[in-house]
This record gives sequence, structure tokens and C-alpha cells, in this order.
Amino acid sequence: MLTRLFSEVLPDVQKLSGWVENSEGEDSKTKEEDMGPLQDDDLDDGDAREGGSRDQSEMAGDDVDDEDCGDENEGEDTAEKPGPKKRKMTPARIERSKVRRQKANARERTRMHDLNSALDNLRKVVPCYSKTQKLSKIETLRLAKNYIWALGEILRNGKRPDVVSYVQTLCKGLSQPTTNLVAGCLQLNSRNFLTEQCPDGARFHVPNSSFSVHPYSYQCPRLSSPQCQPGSSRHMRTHNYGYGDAVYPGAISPEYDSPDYGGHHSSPVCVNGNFSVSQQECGSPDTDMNYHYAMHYSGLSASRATAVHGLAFGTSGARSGSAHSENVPPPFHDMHLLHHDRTPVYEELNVLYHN
DNA sequence: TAGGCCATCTGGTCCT
DNA sequence: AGGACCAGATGGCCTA
Repeated sequence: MLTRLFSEVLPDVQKLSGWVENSEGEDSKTKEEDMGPLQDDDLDDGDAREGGSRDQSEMAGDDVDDEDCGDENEGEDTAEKPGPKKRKMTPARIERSKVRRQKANARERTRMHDLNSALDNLRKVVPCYSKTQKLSKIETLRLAKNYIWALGEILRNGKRPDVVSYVQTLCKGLSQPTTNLVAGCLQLNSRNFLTEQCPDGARFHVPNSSFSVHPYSYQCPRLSSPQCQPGSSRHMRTHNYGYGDAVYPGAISPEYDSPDYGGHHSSPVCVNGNFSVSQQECGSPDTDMNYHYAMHYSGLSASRATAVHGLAFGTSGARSGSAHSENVPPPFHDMHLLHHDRTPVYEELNVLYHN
């Protein structure tokens, strides 16, 4: 069952690691597009920079094919200096070297574009995906690794994993902003992902779990510190604590929220010290006082949600808070549901979880 | 201004 | 020989 999961996730990782082999089709098309406009600009740039290093390049030993090379080397046999022989830099040789370097630069650009393309594909299959606030490269790789590991654990154990450990696994080694994002995503997802759903699909119950899910993202007190803010990363900047239009596999549309949902919110999940694992751990009265809930929730109007839940905005919430106070659709307004091709995978996971 | 992230250039190395 | 890959250097952009 979950093998399909791997069939979807692993190819992307494999592509990432072995993207070099994919040099046809889309990649070649990208190559055409990228090299066209880039070449002019970048080659000029390259020329400008090349001035200082061109001679070095020539001395490094390329252009061995040059006819006059042999003669010159022979002529320099009597020279005192060992090492690479200096060859006369004829205009033709300079031009050839320049062209060769330009071609190499173009290839390198294409290679990096392909790599970035593969990274984008990978971003789409890891638990959090947002068009506007991309995870950084390194965070994408870390999250992907954790995700694969977590899925592997599910396969190995063949049972429903503990929610907290699942989140912890996913967030292992991630930066705090990314951890916040992922944990927030999963909190939302977990409503679909980890809860039992009544036939009408409107009510949720979390059996035997200290983790009760709610549509609010949670900001741990520690996360109020500037360095914990998603804004510390360019691609994770949003006015809504880094959720932007994030797509969370398996997430339920905010509009799907049950009206009586508010009764479920409890202590949020704390991962890697960013979130509290349980009310016992993070739910001391003092701590509770410091809970900051960002209203990443469009099911209710901000005013209503605030009234119902009596939630305070954190630092990031301050930004979104103003928006909410103005009844501007909360952060999830631009969050679209999972790309459709991914949904079945999570449905499978749901089946696993629910059986 | 510092720091993070990124794109690009570049030279070296390895492989076919 | 040429291409792929890699890592270092550099500069731009952005935010705190």
C-alpha cells in the first residue's frame, strides 16, 4: 500500500541525486530557454571577469591540441622553471579558450537549473509545499530525508506512528522556521491525517491522543524570538508566520472546518524544542499564558474565531493580527489544497492510520 | 550592516 | 578531448 508512497517520493529524490542522467525532454527544453537569454548577459559578464583568469586557464594545460604547442615546449626545455610550460597566447588560442569557457559556463548554468528544477519537484512532494515561500535547498533536502525516513518507519512498523514522534522525525535537523512551518502544516493535516472521521466528515475525534488537532498554527513562546521567525529566511517570509500559500498534503480545506471545532484545540505540538509535545510538557499555566496562536484559519471570520477561542497573536500574529482584525482572509486564504496527484498517497496513509 | 540564500563563474578532477 | 561534477569565490537580493 505504502509502496506507492515511495514510488512517488523516491523518484524525486532519485532525480535529485541522479538528475544528471535526465538530460532529455523537459531539461533540454529548459536548456534552450535558459541558455538563450542568459548567454548574452552572462557571457559578457564572463568576459569581463575572464580578464584576470584567462591566462591562468591557458597555463593550466588546455589547448594541447595547438600545433605550435610542441615546438614551443621543445623550445622551453632549456627553461629553468619546472611545471607547466607557458605557451604563446595567440589570438586564436585566446578565442578558443574563451569559447570553451563560455560553453562550460553555459553547461554549468544548465546543470544548476536542472538541479533546481529537481529541487522544485522535491519541494512539491515533501509535506509542506508553497509556491510563494519555498523551502531553501538545504531545508528541502533535510525535510525530504526525514520524510522518507518517517515513511520507512511506517512501513517497517506497519502501524500507526505516534503523532508527535512523526512530527519530530520530520522536523529533525530542520531550522526553527522550517520546523515551525512543517509542524504547523502537520497540525493542520493531522485533522485529516491522524483523526478518525465521522461519516458526515464534519467532526473529528482524536482517539487516545494527547495531540488534539486544530486549524490554528501555534507559536511556541520560544518562537517569539526574532531568530525563530520564519522571516529569517527569505523564502519563508510571509505576513502569516510563514504559511503563505503552503500546500499541505492531506490538508483539509479550511472551509471544511467543523463549526464546533474550537473545542478541540489543546496544547500544540512542540518539535525540537520549538513546540510543546503535550500539555503536560508545555502546558504549565505560565506557558499557557504565553501561547500564541496565529489565526491561520479561514473557516471562521477572524473576529469570530478570536471571539470563540480568545486567542492572542504572537509576534508574527501581530502582523497577521492586523489583517485579521480587518477581516482579511487569514493566512490560508492563498493556501490551496494539495496538488491532486499527491492526494491519493495521503489517503493511503490515512487508511493506514485509521486501520 | 550582518547574515542567509542564491546564481553564476571558474578551475580542478574524473570519466568516457 | 570534451563533458560532468564539484567546490570556492563573488556579488546580488532581502530582511532583521
